[in-house]
Amino acid sequence: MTATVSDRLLDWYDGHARDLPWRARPGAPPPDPYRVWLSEIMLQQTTVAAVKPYFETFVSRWPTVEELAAAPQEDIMAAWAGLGYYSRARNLVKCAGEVAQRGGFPMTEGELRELPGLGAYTAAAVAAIAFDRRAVVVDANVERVVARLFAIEDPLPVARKAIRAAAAEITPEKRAGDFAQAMMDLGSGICTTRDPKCLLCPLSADCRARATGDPARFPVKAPKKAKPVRQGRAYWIERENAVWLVRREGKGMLGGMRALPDDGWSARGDGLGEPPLDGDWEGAGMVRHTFTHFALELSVQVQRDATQPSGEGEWWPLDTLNEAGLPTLFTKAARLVTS
DNA sequence: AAATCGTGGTA
DNA sequence: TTACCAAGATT
Repeated sequence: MTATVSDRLLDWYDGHARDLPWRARPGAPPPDPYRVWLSEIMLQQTTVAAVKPYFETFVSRWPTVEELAAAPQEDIMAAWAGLGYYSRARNLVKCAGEVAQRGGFPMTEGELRELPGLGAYTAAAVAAIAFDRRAVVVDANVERVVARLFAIEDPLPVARKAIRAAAAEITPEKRAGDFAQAMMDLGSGICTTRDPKCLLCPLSADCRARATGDPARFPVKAPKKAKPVRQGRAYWIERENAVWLVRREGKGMLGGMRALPDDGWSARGDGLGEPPLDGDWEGAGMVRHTFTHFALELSVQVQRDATQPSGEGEWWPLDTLNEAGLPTLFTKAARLVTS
């Protein structure tokens, strides 16, 4: 018997696995599918350090998927505030409802893939980690590790098919969940984007990128577009130690979240919408905030002793503003006005 | 299928 | 300060 790449990786994992709140020990029975699912959704494009406090809050407040499904959507959205990519929270609510309705999580990758918020990666990850099903789990870590192991020269995203095929080649039939998590731990701690620590890597002898002498060159990536800068305004409307908050509509930018009223910068791109209230506005300063595909310069306009704007909204007491569940952009604006 | 969708950490 | 980027999904 010749040891394979997966054998070497799993041996390494047995001694070096990270201890994470949602994770079982290597070789141990799989953890609660609810915790696996919740952690995987939170971890999409999000660092472990950022997820940890949110995960603890969610599982202590809603210990089961049934309890999460029974919670008001606005409570869940507020609890998600600050974590970003709020469509995940909207889909979390939908998914919890479907799962509670059908009496638990499905166990196969194909059925998991049909749930809201679970794409190719997350469906495979939950199948492997929570149900010990053999699945090819490809996230950004796996892409990097595989691109280096096989020295794949095609740039991302063109190389995705080849990387997936190569990942399938080294994915074992047994311990698929441990293998997936081992690949991610390796990518996170050893086979890092910059300055990979090849001397500590259990796969260094298998790695064609290392043989080239410049493993950090992989994966090759297509150049990125520059981010445009947009301008916009937000309105701080205050009255009797309370501020007027609205709820953003729909599925777009910050959709479903509480917010300050604005001039339409997210919809129109150029702002230029009408203020939500007549009267004189005082400039409180500028907030700079960078989103995924553009940067925003948000001018914050203030009116105190204001009358109530027309349309839907609520007066929110200033002393409990941290419980309003504002996205970080508006938390910055509030800090500008109140400090 | 290219564009859209947050945030905080790191170099 | 800027630039990059992290357990991607959706349309």
